[in-house]
Amino acid sequence: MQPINAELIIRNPLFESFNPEDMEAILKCISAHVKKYDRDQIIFMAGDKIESVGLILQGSVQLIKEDVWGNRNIVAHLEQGGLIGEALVCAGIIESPVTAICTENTTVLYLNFKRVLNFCSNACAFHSKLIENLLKVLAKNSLLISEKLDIISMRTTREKLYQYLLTQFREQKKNPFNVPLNRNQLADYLCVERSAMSRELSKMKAEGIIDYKKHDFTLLDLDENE
Amino acid sequence: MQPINAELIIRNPLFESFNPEDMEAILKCISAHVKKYDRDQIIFMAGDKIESVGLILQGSVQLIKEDVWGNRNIVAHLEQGGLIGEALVCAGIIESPVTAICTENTTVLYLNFKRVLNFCSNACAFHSKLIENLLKVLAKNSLLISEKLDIISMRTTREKLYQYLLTQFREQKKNPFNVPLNRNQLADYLCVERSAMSRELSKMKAEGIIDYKKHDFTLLDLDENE
DNA sequence: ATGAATATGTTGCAAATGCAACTTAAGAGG
DNA sequence: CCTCTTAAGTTGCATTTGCAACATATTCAT
Repeated sequence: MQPINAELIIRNPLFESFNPEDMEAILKCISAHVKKYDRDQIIFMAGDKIESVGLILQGSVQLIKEDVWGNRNIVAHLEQGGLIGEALVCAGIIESPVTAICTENTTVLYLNFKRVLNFCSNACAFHSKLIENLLKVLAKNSLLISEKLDIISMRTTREKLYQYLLTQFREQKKNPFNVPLNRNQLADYLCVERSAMSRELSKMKAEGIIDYKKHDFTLLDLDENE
Repeated sequence: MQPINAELIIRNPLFESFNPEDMEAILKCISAHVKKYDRDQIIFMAGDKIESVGLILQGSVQLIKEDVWGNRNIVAHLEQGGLIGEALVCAGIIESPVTAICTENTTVLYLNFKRVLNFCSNACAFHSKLIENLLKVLAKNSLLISEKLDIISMRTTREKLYQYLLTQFREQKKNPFNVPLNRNQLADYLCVERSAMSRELSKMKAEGIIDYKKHDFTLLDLDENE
């Protein structure tokens, strides 16, 4: 087993209000172990069995889905601190509906929560606290999903783009901000056609609504109250 | 306080594996109380403060959102047994991002989970079990949201319709099945224009892909393995 | 530096969609 | 039974989008 950087882990909301000195015992209790992946490597495919929750220690992972027509839908783009499969494991769903793929070299910490969830919560003093934290994480995540829902519920490509950029701006709290997806991925995330999106981006730039260069975007028409 | 039909409540996953005879104490502990609403009555508006979780005892509720352009987005259509605001309360979010409106005469049981979530879990013997159940409910719900995500991620109106109908069919497990939304609401749910949707429905009927009359829909091209 | 691979932008065209206005059907209430 | 209201379907037209093919720019390995 590789040594685990406890510093990074304890900052995760999952382990909020845990004692640093207890972490070793906790991690052992949930059979924590680290695994490294290369860029473009697939962590698991849609349909694979999911047994443990993954916590991204380093790198980034995308959850994607492809429909019968071959359209690729990027369900989520997760970065350091992000959790993989927590809803599935908690809901007791075995087969993953999504494929998880690394978009860069990535380190994942696997946590086996089955024991925490299925056996008596008092078996280990940390269990009940862990479950409470898990509850909060799940609740926040379900609100995060509805953020994506807000974006792709927009009717036009322009509205989707704008909503996406606004969300990024609000999360990063700075105006020239960074878009972690390339154009192709952004189109897949927004569920639109890449070239149509590119056309719309150009138009919005021409109209002075936004500016961008590569991955750096600027919103030019923000109210002063934003 | 109105008398509460404990039969209906105990069947909810939230109270799974609770003793019927304990229910009275539990409900008291979480200040359970019933409220009735008329058809079209608004339970709360987007921006209102949410303090407790609502369990639909009877009737149906829609969660809707309207954007700056006035487009209405039906985020969810909840029926008997559905929960309102559970993710918000668990995540500690106060202001609701959605408006909740009754689509028929509706009875809601309000549960004050703040005590369960914020104070010591051992204060009441039921707390930890309740939190565990809550965990499962949240996890399942977050998977339900991604079901809607699957639907509106489809690129065309036809694909969205088909995906929606397939989902309904799978849930109801019968082939002429019932669509709980009227055409206007369905269009809002799918985030498309009503008349365009109507046009597409007609085409799909003409092509022998589906059949429908009012709220009864039939999928005509199912594989035998569905 | 060079060439290949990949990412991004552009554009014509056909198809899909939104919008508006209208027709038809269904349901509610007297 | 009739009338009013609401829901659903239809259609022409302008706009948007997807698709395909291509042009340009960037990145990366050698």
